[in-house]
Amino acid sequence: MPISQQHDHNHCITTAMDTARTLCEQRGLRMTPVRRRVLELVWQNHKPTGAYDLLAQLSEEGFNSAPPTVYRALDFLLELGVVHRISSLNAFVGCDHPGHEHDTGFFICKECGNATELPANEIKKLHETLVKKFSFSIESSNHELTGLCQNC
Amino acid sequence: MPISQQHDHNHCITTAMDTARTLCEQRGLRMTPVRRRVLELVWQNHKPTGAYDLLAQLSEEGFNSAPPTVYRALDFLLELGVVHRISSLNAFVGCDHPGHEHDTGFFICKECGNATELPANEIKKLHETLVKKFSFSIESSNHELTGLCQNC
DNA sequence: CGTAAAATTGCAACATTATAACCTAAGGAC
DNA sequence: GTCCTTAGGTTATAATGTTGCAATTTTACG
Repeated sequence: MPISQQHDHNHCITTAMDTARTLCEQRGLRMTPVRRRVLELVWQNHKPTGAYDLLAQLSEEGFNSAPPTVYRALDFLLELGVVHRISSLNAFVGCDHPGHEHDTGFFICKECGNATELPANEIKKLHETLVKKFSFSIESSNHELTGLCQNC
Repeated sequence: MPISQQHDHNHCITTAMDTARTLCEQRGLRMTPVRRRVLELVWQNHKPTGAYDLLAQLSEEGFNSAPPTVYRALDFLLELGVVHRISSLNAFVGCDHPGHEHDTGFFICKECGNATELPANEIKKLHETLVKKFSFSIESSNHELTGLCQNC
């Protein structure tokens, strides 16, 4: 599911926010104003965003602007599974399909910067292949591919 | 090729150093004392090591101890392909099979900390599968799996 | 050789990313 | 309401990584 140039991004946002709200309700967790706003900011687009960028935006909007604020919100959202961390970029991006598994797999276009999530079943297949060949028990995994996307 | 508990690690080191020397000769690059020592330190074991850890060790041995020293050496070794960066750990580890391709794939044991390199052909197969399904041109990739290794 | 160009290193400062510690405030259960 | 738990505010600091420039070493070449 590559990100087309003129997809309805408002739909991405509302879906993401709805899902997050539902997950919170299910687990008895609180979607507070800072958390909600950080999630919205992460979902502004499909480009991974740095914590300090988010912090600057929060600050402009009158939120508290100290690092722990945004890191705590991000930790919460990561734990909830609605955000992923791209460690090669030190940046964060919204999760397409939360609530299922927590492996991180992205294709990151070096031209437009968009990060497209890899399908969970491909990652699962890779795991199965590797487990068969090597005696490792895989607990989590993180895959970051870079190159050019369809549009670029 | 999991790392057995009593493998001949001296062999790992000498092989790595020899390979690096050869690659330098082939490409007309210089294996200077700092670079050589950083590579040896990275190869002390199979656990990814942080830049500042390396720096502290260099410092104890009388080398210059400012950050650029170690980062420059690491950049050189990364470029040469004899070291990989594990971005989820902000750490560096020696490369098993330099000179071929530069994708990074590791299995990292959360118990013993050893990082075992994934075989290049598995990564290539994953690329092929993904390219077939999605229209991305993959330029480089980075795969970091965590869990328990055979010994742990 | 001897000199000029290129590569490497030394050094100081700084930038970016992330966490610790401690306290206050808000929300929910009873 | 009171207590307890969770969340947020605040300050400081840790950990990781970079820039810019001067000094030195190495190499190339006449």
